[in-house]
Amino acid sequence: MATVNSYTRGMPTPDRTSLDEIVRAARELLEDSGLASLTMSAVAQRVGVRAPSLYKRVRDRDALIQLVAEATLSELAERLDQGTTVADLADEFRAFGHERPAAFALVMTPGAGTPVAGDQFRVAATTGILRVAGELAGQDHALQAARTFTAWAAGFVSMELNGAFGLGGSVDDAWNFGVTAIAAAITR
Amino acid sequence: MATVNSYTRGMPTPDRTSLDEIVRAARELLEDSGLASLTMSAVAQRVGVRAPSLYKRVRDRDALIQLVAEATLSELAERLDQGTTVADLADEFRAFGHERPAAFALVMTPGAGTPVAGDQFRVAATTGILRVAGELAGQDHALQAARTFTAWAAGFVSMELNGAFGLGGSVDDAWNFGVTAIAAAITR
DNA sequence: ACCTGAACACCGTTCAAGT
DNA sequence: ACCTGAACACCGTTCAAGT
Repeated sequence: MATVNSYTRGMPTPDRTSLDEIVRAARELLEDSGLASLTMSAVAQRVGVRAPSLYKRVRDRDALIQLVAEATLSELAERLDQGTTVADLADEFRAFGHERPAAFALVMTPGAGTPVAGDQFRVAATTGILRVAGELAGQDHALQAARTFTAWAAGFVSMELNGAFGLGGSVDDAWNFGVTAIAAAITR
Repeated sequence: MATVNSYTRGMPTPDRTSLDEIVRAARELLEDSGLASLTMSAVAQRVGVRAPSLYKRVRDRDALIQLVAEATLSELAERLDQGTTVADLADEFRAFGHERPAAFALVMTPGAGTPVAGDQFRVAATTGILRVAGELAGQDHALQAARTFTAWAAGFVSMELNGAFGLGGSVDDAWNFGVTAIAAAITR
């Protein structure tokens, strides 16, 4: 009995959760019901503790949201690192937005006051794009070309996820039109 | 006395505020301190009543935010209607984002759960772009061209406002590079 | 050392009571 | 008819007290 209930000897209670589990729960909650529903209570309930216990592992709610943003960017970076053409990158980028719309919005268009990922995570998510942009536009214009591509892709998918394409017409056609246009525009 | 304090005869109290004034206060608050600070209490204080009184004029906080979004889009539409070239539209669009960053973010990249403007307001903000896009790309590709332009411009300014261009290099140069690239790309 | 209930300062919103 | 204080159900966060 004493070996199980170790607190009977005044020893520390065994951990009932972990930072990893908390971030995972937060990411699920974000995708399932949006940033507003990502409350400390909801996260705590999901991992099986009370809200105040979370403060042993994260500084506050903003810090938790930042961890979610950084985990999201790491995943995106990994996926974009595979791409070798503009079309590859574009499709991978868009697919990610469709799979994780809330996380995508969190990292690409955080509202004012929403915490953002550290610089290194944002840089990491752009290296794949920068590589391909450099090949097409030349090293002198790599950064500008990468920014043109990223702005277009992020803008397009954000608008799409926000239902901003309400005028009819095929969104897929507009996407392919854009991919072709951007690729041509940034190719030296 | 009775003519001044009309309530002494059981008559309605004179209005102490108006919907217009409330929306104006909300827009100021949004721009001054962000969406999170746009609370019913703060708006009420700004117009000189108590929070519960606001519910006589707006259904709830979301409805008020939607009114702010719609007022913002009306103003943007008016400004874009003047433009005759891609560069005109692009610069006007970007200038608007710089002048009203919080309102710009609210309408271009509302977070999940954030109320959005009615369709007619979003359509109105695209007519100027659609007109110029049609002239350049031909009517058959007007919609796709407009979407390519809008996605790029919205994405670029959003990234800029979010400080996503941290890699160095001139942001203005990247903007001009993009304007030229997009204009060429959508010109038939 | 981790976890908890209680407490505090905030929210948005409702509603009976004032004028 | 409009406005208000009081109340309710929520938040995030702190902290003393438990184990």
